[in-house]
Amino acid sequence: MSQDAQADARLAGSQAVIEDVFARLRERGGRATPARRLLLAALLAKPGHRTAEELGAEVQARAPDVNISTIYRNLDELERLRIVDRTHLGHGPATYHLASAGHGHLVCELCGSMTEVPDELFDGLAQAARARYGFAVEPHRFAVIGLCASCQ
Amino acid sequence: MSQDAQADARLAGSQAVIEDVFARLRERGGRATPARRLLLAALLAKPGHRTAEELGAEVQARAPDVNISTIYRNLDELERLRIVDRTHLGHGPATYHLASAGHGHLVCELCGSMTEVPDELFDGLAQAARARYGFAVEPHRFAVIGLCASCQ
DNA sequence: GACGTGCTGCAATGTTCTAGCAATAGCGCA
DNA sequence: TGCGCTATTGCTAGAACATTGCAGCACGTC
Repeated sequence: MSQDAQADARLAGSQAVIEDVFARLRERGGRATPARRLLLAALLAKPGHRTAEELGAEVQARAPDVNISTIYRNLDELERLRIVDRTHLGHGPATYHLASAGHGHLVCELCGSMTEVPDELFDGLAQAARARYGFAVEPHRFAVIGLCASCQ
Repeated sequence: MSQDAQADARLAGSQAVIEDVFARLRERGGRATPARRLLLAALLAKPGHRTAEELGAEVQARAPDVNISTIYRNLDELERLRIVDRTHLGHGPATYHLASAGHGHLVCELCGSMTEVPDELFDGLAQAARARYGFAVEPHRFAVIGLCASCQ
């Protein structure tokens, strides 16, 4: 598949996902608005973690008068619907990404670099937390702080 | 041992710890000030996590003119000396506690309750992170987010 | 097409933390 | 003990991130 065809396929898939999210919003009495469409498009356009500020900039590139408070409110709403995950990576602002991309985060406390790691890495911790405390770990919702290989 | 005798013993131990910290400060050209003494006393007086604001209030109960910015600066310094750990428990302000109490944190994303857990719980994660990514996990520096038994 | 209400933009506000600067006060040394 | 260097402090301003209140707009149902 060519690069263009891939991009086309992703775009088509994104449209389907956006309509699906809107269907879920309408079920709860919510509405489909241009600001929400653009925010979802920005989230779907590329993977990875972005701050509310960054997502706001991407939305504003297409619709300059969408306010940052609308971004925050809609990210809250999407988090409530479990469509996006909000993660605090140590210091600094929270980052958001699609909930579908299940993974954890290793963040170096010195250089700040972030490594995405598969969920399996947390299996032992999750089992022990459940067995001993009845606690259900959500690996994609927090950052594991420590020292990366090069900073040690 | 009576309650009073326990309190006395803890107080005496605290004094020793404070003098020890001051010795380490002086080694680096640092100084022993009343604000630092009170902050350390507050940290040692009871275990557990407190925010800079809470520690500031405890210090100000004894010395009302100690400014909150002094608290922040001294907490930074104590963190650099590895005497306290700073932990971000999900949302909200950072919390501080003595580094000696090695443990991790399970924080419920719904009710916000926090459970302290022994470091061993992180052994599997720590070993996997080291083996696969050369990453050294510091379990006491972050919060594990998830759902507590009663919120599930 | 009209109506109810969910959503938005805007501005103000809140919270947590940091920076700059002049004044103060530890601590080593004579 | 007194002196001088400079680490530390209080104060104020402000940065960074996020939330809130409100009036008006517009989505979606009837």
